[in-house]
Amino acid sequence: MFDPQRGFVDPLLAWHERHGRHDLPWREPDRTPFEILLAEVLLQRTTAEAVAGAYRPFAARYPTPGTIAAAPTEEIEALVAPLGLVKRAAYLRRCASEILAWNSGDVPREHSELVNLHGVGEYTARSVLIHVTGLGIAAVDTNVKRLLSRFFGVTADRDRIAVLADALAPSTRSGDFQHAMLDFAAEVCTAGSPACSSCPVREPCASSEG
DNA sequence: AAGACGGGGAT
DNA sequence: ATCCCAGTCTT
Repeated sequence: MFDPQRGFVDPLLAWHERHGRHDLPWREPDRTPFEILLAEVLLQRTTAEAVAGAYRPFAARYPTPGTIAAAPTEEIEALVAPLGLVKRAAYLRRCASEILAWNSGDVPREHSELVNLHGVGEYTARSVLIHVTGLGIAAVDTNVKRLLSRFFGVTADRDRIAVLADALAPSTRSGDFQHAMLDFAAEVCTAGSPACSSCPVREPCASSEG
């Protein structure tokens, strides 16, 4: 009987300790909940490498909801422009205003409140919960969907994958596990030409190329 | 249930 | 030339 803890979760955590992208600026331990939320929005459909080059000035200029809510939209747009999806500038400004108006400037810690923020959907809300509160759940993005679909040999929509991902997520270290899945999918279990020959979970993987 | 948003890197 | 990227909002 396959044990997902020993056969998947533990190997991914071990891989992450050694090969994870530990230098990404939004993963620095003293990042505030709002700085984490900023990063998650900038990362929507955008490579971590691209966001890494734009994040520090962005977070430095808008460290709080108040600072970005008071900024001209065109100024925010200029900082988002190199990343594409420039509408996120307006989303962020409106989101910051909502956090000010509805929660006194504190990033909500409840899923139901997070998903009501403009520009915050299921993935971003879960990411904030994982990295801010340490809640033992997972967030399904394109990387996690691909990784779990391949490894478990299932063709399922995001909601079905999310049930599986939540079941795998450890009750502690859920942030490390989330990062492990993201980094592993981005560097080994890639969309095109996955590096199966050097994959630490090749043997149990349903889609292994041998 | 589709379409729009989007620049930049990889193939 | 085409695909892909820590998705979400709007028809």
